[in-house]
Amino acid sequence: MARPREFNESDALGDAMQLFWGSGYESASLSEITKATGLSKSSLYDTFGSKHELLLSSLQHYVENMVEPSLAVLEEGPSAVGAIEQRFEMIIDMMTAPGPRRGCLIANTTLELGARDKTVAKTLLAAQGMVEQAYARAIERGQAAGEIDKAKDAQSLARYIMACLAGMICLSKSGFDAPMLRDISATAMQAIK
Amino acid sequence: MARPREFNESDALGDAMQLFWGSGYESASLSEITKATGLSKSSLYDTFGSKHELLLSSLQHYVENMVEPSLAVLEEGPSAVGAIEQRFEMIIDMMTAPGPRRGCLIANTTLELGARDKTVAKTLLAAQGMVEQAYARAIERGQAAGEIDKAKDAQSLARYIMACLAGMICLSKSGFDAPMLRDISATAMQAIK
DNA sequence: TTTATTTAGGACCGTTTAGTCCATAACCCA
DNA sequence: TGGGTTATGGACTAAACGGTCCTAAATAAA
Repeated sequence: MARPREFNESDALGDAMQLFWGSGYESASLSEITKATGLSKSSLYDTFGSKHELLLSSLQHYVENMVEPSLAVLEEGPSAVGAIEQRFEMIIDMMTAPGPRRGCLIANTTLELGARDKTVAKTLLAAQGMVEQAYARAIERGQAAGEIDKAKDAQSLARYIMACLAGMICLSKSGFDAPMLRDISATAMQAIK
Repeated sequence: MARPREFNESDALGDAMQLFWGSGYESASLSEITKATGLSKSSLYDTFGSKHELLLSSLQHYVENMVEPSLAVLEEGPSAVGAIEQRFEMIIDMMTAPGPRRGCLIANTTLELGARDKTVAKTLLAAQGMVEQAYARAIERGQAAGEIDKAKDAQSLARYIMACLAGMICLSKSGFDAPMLRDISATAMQAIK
């Protein structure tokens, strides 16, 4: 009973990513992983090597399929500030979507493993740096367009935005609803306009 | 070999709290707990009931010994805004103190278990609500003193502060140093002045 | 049809997990 | 000195953990 080439590696990776996202790394047992991906234990180890390597691949998958595409909006539209506001709104919608509050896989994994697992930390830092640069570029665009005070440091504002977003993600996990988060978002945006 | 009354229940609770704070709940094994507290397995179960109950007691201990005392500064001093700034500084110092970045036990536990464990979530929400009210009172004090725009909603600003703090705590766990966090703090404070 | 390849299933491994239980030993009090 | 109390260490359990490996089966290529 073998069905070669019937499974899709990227699909399985997506399933594993979803599981890690919702449950965390240690809490996601191998039996849950095989159930979620539909792969047998042997196929799983054959394809991904180990649970730890599967996490690394899942993080990569998350960055490529969830983070990078949604950062694209920062480069679009006439207004950089508007783009950043749109990004806030996107995240609020995502965080308060029906179903369990899963937060952000990068943030979750940072808090769970960041301090203990060096190879994971490296992946997480790379992702975080990429996000930071995307916001910094948007802010520079806003400064060039006269939307944002040129005296402010773009990198510094980018980090402020990340702090606000990370905080909102945390609070969404403790039950803050969309209006509460939009309220926070509105206050947060005052500091960069 | 029994030494009745030699152990101190509150000390043991403090030790367990420190372990959960640094390692998280699931990652802290019973053998690590007995090692950290100096209690035998039997004494541990006799005193605290179970690992889960020990977590609840540890959360309570954290609130009473770490959170509540440090919120006191919000009620002191002539300036409410100054008190809030001081609170930011306290947290930055704590988060960037030498040693592993442990973040905040409440935040860590919320992200690890908040969505899955109802009794834990209840404790966490109570703690969070208490913190929120403390900030809201400080803001009202600032509004009464003319430091903060009275048109702004105190509760809303309090939640904004919590988001900023939670975000800073998250970022401290991914390696942000004290100057970076102070930078964020300074930007964050602009929105409430 | 035969053969080589690739996958699945599941038995199995050693380790670790949270948790229970009990005989023993040290203390307190009379 | 002699109970009574109280905490201890360690043996023990059943289950779950991540991970390995081998057999069987289904496919693709010959």
